[in-house]
This record gives sequence, structure tokens and C-alpha cells, in this order.
Amino acid sequence: MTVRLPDGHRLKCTAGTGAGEALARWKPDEASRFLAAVWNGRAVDLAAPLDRDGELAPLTFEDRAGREILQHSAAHLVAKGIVEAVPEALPTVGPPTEEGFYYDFDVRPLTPVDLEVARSAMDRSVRAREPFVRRELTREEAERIFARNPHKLRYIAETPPDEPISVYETGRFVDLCRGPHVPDTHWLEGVHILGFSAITSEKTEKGPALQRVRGVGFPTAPQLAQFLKARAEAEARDHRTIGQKQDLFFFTEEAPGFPFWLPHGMVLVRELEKFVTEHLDAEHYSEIRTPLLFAQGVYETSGHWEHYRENMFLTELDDRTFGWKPMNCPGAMLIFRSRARSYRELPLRLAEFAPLHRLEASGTLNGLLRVRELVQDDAHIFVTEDQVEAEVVTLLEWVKQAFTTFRLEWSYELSTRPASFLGEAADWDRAEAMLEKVLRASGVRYRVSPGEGAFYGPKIDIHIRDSLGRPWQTGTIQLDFQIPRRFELSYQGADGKLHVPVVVHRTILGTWERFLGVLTEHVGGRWPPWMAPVQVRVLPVTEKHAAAASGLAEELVQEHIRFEVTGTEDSLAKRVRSAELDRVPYVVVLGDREVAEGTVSVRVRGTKEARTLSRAEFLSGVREKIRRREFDP
RNA sequence: GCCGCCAUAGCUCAGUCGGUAGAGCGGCUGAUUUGUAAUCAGCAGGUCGGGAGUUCGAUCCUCUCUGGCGGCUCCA
Repeated sequence: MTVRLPDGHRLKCTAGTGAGEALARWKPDEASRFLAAVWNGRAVDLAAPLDRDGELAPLTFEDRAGREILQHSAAHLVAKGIVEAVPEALPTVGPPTEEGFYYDFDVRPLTPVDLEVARSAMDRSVRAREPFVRRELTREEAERIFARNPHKLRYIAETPPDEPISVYETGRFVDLCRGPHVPDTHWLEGVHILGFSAITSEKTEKGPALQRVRGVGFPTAPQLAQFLKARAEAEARDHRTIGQKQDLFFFTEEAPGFPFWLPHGMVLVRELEKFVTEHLDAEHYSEIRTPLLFAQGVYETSGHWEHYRENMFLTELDDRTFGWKPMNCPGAMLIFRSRARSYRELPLRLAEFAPLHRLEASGTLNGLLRVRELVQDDAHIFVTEDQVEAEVVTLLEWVKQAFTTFRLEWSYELSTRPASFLGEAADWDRAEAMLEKVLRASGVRYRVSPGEGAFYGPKIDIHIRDSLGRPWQTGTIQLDFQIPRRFELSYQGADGKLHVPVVVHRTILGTWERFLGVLTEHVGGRWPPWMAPVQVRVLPVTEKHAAAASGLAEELVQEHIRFEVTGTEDSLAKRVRSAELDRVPYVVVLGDREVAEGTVSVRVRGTKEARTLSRAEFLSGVREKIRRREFDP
């Protein structure tokens, strides 16, 4: 029997040789890193016997598939621990996730004590190096073993008849599972339970909630320690922490989910607005402002009453129900409809930065990342069908320019026709093909989510990750063939006939709130000079240098540079420290030397040494950094 | 909204086995006038998140409400 390996090596084995054994003969030095194998395209345990000629490759923790196998094995270990802690707990499923894994249990609400007990049981198992043993069973055997667990019985019933039923044993714990798994629990010394919560889903909505235990696994304890350290560091970058330190925003009990923007935070908002507005001007947008409240009928027309009513703030007026707008669409539609329109006006690009209100459930609020009042860099572009492509191309260029400025990496997600959709399938196909073509040409990574489009059209969502690797959806570009129809919008074409425009709903940064939340964490509070609430802090060495400081201050005012001049009550060292902690991009010290020479001593954020520059050099340097919106000072 | 946890000074936190509280930072005042990450001293800040209950007595125990955190769900 011959086994072919990834480097082309051929290994002669007797039938029944284990996959792990074969791999160890191939690469004895690396064998300790192999946690599973791929045998003829299928992931298998290292213990799996090789029974014919074929191709064999190792899996390590560095492989995505290998990582998932370890996470899933970790989930089994957690299940073993929980069942020891709470014997009546019924395990359901325990898949790997992006970060780690979870395991859902049908059980009374868990307590922190349950987790402690489970943790010690898991530790014991890891120290005992219990092997994961695979067994294939008949349906009857399996049904007998899991007779007490209706969830597992359902999975058994759902297994296709031609697929074997397998279980994995870890010590005395047996779980229904396809596998594969790591060879033994020693591989799981870096497993950590992150927390638990009740989960509600369509399946469990009616019955009592399942309890989900989440965790993460690494092959070794030091790797886990490193992960936990990175997590602790992430907490220091939390936008809520930085927002408080830098006086950016706050929340109060009196208005849960509604941010208060403080002066420093408002500077950030205004800078973003300026940045976006420059683009809008260059691309011939027009800005509008429309009402915050509309009568119910408008939302019935748009379809939002049906789909979104429970998330709207409502109010009564003259026996009619009004809703605070959760998006800007109605205003733009009504402006378009307010008079006869010609094809010569298209594309008509209407931008609106209005406060939107969404009644988000209390449990979902999360700092600036999920709020009840928000502002989007929103616009509605009214086009003919053959203008759509050029608009989308321009938008993706703007996405590139914007996210490059912030040094954020982004990717796209194309969401296509959902099961229930409005309009003709052929129109959808054409629109989707067009979007995909534009995406392909952009050169940026994208993925397709079939069936995830809005009911009125396909869309491209923009995802960014912060510096800690967490993904966030920000902007979205949506094609809409339906709402214009529902609002009975039309323009007169060159042919003299009336046509319904297509609307491109688009927001690029998403909302100021969420974008600034992510950006705060991305930059760790070290704002690019052009955004920094305080761009320059001037530190006169002693009181006698105050006049020189005022002189510099006047020049800074003329340059429209945001600055502060400190008093001299505190020591210079303390004021430098304080400026550094406040992440001020430029700290200027003025003392005898500088006054005599007409220079400034500049300390650039993050550098230890001060540089001496003429005032003019300093001012023009800062001005240029700001003008070019450079990321670093 | 669901599950768990949390709520003490502006901030970060300590504390009271039930006898109404303390530190550091910040703030204010004074002294110091300082050369690139913390000068010194003094002072003022708290019905211990709100309400109810148990108790001679509750910041501490119980219930409840509100808000926050971690998840779930959701984001048209």
C-alpha cells in the first residue's frame, strides 16, 4: 500500500497503519505538532487506519481546519466538565467559531460555581491525558446511549442513512460526534472558558433558553496566556475607557443609548463631517435636510412599517401616529417626488446627515457601537439603470480613499436575492452580476452571502476590523428597485416617456457613532493630527515665557490649529507627561533658549527627543500634516 | 427583550463577619517658577444607584426598579 504525502514523498505502509504513525515516519521531527490528518480529502483522526492507496497530509493548529478541530475538541472537554458539574445537563451542539468555540446545553441556568466545578474537572482530564476514542455504532446502540437526551436523538434521526453514526469517548464522557478530534486531552491544556449566557433562537424561543458556554482553546498554556494578555490590553483600548479619559462622550441613565458628545468628541464628529463633505462636493452631491418625524403612512409606503415598526420610536399627534425616522430614505423620496423630474437631472445625489432614532433593545446597547440615536454619512442617488455601474465604481473609489486615510483594512460582502424578494428575478440577476463585476475590478477582498440581500435589492456591505482583529460592519451600498416604485417616483426620459429611477442607498463610514467607536480603538486614542481635539499643546517653561506663548498662540489661531497653552503651576516634566498621556500630537516647549532664538522645541507624540525648529518651519510642518490628513504626526 | 455578573467621591478602586466609610489620581488653596513622563503641603468632595422589606440599627442581608458589562437575539 502506498501513501502519497504533500511533498510528493511516497511511503510504503501495511494496511491498517494509523494516519499519525505514517505521518510520524514521514516527518519525525514535526510529528508532535500534528493534531489530525487529511486522508483523501477528508479530515480524520491520527488514529484512523489507512486501508488503501491514497493521499495523506497533516493538520496542525496553524491550519484553519486543524484549529477548528482543536476548538471542537475543547468543546467536548467543556461538555465533559459541565456534565460532571451538573449531571442533569443535556449537551446539544458544540461547534468552533471565529474566535474559539461554544457548547450549548439544555439545563437549568448555570452559575459561576458550576463553571468552577467544570473547570476543575477539565483540568483533571487534561492532566490525565485522556484519549479521544472514536467508535462507530448502529442507530439502535446510539439511541440507547443517548436515550435521555432528546437533542442527540434528533441529530441521530437527522443523520442520512448512508452516514455512519459515531461517538467519541473521553474518559467516561461519550458524545455523539462526526469528529475528528485531537488525539488526547493533553492537547487541550490551553483551553479557557470565557463565559456563559442564555441563548434565544427560533428553535428555543418557545421553550426554555439553552445555556451557552463559550471558550477558546490553544495547544499550550503559554499560547493561552498570550491570548489572555492581548485581551487585557484590548480592554485598555476600549473606546468607552478612552472616551472618558479624553472627554469625548458619555451616557447617562436619563437617556440610555443616547450619546452626549462633549467638546472634544464633537471635534472628531466635525472633522469626519468635513472629510466626507469634501468628497460630496467633489462628486456633485447636494445636501438636504428633511423632517425627523413622518406620519405612519410614509413608513407604510416604504415598507418599513411592516418590517421595522417595533424598532421605531412613535409619537401621537392630532390622532395620527408619527414615527421618528430610523433612516433617511423617506425624506429623499419625498424631495424627489416634490416636482417633475427630467433624465437630465440624473444622477441626482442627495446627501443628508440627520439624527436617526432606532429603538434598539436594552440588552443590545454597547457604548458608541450600538446606540439609539445616530447620524449616518448617508446619501440617496437617483439614477437610470445604466448609470448604476458608474456610480458604484465611484463609491468604491471613495471607500478606498476613506479607509486608506484611516489605515483601516476593509473587505466587501455582496448580499444577493433573498428568498422573499420584490420585483423580477431577471432584474436581480443583472444587478447582482453588475455589482460583482465592480467588486472584482476593485481588487479588494469580497465574499458573497447568497440570500442575504434586502427585500428591495442586492447590496454591498463594507466590513472593517479594528486593530484587535474584531470585525465590524460600517457602510453599505444598496441598490433599490422597489421603494422608488412604491413612492411612485418617475422622471421623464429622452424618449418622452416616464420612467422609474433606481435608487442607490449608500453610507460609507456608516454612522459617526460606530465609526468613531471603532476608530478610537483602532488608533488607541492617538488621533491623526487632523482629527486630534487638541493638535498642539504649548508649554511655557516659566511664567516669564507666557508672553512668548501668547505670541505663538496668535499664530496658531491664524493657522486654524487647535491648541492649548498650559499654566506654569506644575513642573514642566509633569506637563509633558500629562500631554503625552492625553495623546496630544505636538507638544511645544518655550523657554529662554527658544525665546532668544525665535524657535520652538517640539516633541512629537510617541518620540522621546525634542526637535528645535523655527516657528515658521513648525507651523508649516503641522499645517501640511493636517492638510494632507496624514495618519501620524 | 433573555441569561449571568456588576453599581462606594469627578475617575480607578479599597472597606464595613450589620453599628452611616477610606486611598491614589483629579479639583480647589498656598508655597515653589520649574528644560521634556508625576515638586511639596493643606482643604473640599459621598443620604455607599432608586424604592421597599427584615432588624434596635442596613452601604452590607432579601425583594424590586433603573443603569452598565459579557454573551444571545437583532441591525430594515
